[in-house]
Amino acid sequence: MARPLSSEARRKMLDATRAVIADVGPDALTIDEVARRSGVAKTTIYRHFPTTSALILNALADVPASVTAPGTGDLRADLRDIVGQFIAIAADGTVRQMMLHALDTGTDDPEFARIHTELREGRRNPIRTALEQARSRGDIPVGLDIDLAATVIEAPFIVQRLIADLPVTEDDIDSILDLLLPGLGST
Amino acid sequence: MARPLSSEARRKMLDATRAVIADVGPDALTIDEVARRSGVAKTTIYRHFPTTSALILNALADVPASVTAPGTGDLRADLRDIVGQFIAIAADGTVRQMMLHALDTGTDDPEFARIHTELREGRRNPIRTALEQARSRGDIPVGLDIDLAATVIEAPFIVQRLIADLPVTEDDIDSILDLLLPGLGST
DNA sequence: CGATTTCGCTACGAAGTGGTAGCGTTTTAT
DNA sequence: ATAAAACGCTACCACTTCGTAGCGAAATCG
Repeated sequence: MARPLSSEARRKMLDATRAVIADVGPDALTIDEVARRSGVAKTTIYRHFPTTSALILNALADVPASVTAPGTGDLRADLRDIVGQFIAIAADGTVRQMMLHALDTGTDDPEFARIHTELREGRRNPIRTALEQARSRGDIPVGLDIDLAATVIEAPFIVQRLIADLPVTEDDIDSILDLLLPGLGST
Repeated sequence: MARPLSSEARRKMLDATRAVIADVGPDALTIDEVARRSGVAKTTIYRHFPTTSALILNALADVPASVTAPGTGDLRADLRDIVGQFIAIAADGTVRQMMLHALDTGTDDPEFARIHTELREGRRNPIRTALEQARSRGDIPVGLDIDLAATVIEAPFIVQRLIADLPVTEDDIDSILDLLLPGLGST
């Protein structure tokens, strides 16, 4: 990871990577094409990223992953806000493609593991925080498994967007939360 | 799809495809390697499957997708049975790899769309049936959105297995159903 | 302003892979 | 038994793509 901090070339490369992915998909991406589009020399790309997987992985890690914790006093409002932010990010088809490609190719790559858990925690942490706050307020039972609840909450949206490739509307968020919240023992 | 019905070669090819995937992954799969392992000539493979994607796709479609509808009188028991069957199928790592690869490469392939919805319906139909039976019995409210409920039910397991790459135990099934069933208005 | 780093450019090698032609051999229909 | 379909085999070509060498230009640092 020899990354010169003041590198404008890095930004150009990652942007061009996303552009190429949007056009031909992650599998058909080649270094030459990224070089052509970005105006960055092929050798420079290799100086930054040893392999194409690293390039795509870093383009994925480049998307904003963290969301602002809402902290209204209401669990439902908090979750709707959090999910809404992620849906907005994942609405970009390129993000979906990069994630799928990373999942497909990254099983044993250590750098993939790092970025994968980073994204995963970025999703789950705000949900966990909202749940813990609700627990402090007594809105959900003390015995509730926070981790499991976070999984159950995030899962429908991930499946809808990533697997089924369907858009998720604001109404979808409400409907799904309607189904889930009673199971958490919420008010 | 000129497929000779009585072809033993077809079986050999698909088996070898899975074997190769298990070894090197779907991306590194080559026709030559499948030919070598299966003992089937390379030309024969091309006669059956025009491209490597088609080969992998058919290997994926070859896994048993349908499950037996249980039809006990209890929604929870039905769901546990259904989910258990799918978990057993998805426990094979090769199945996971093929699914991810298909998702990664198949956005615009029409044959992918067919197999994708086929698998999807194979998962959702038994769940829907169980829900409809429960509704007939009056165990869940009439106004419940069956499709949405099916999504919410299948999603945690898909995420756990496909995205997080974690095994799903029998206890996990129970815990997740514990969280979900009250939301469906179940008894 | 000198020194170091970063970047651009042009080729080039090399290897793998896809995909096919042509022809002989085996199996399956009927 | 005879026609037809399916399979095996051996090359072979074309093409893409990776990855690097080598050297000069430009920016940045101190």
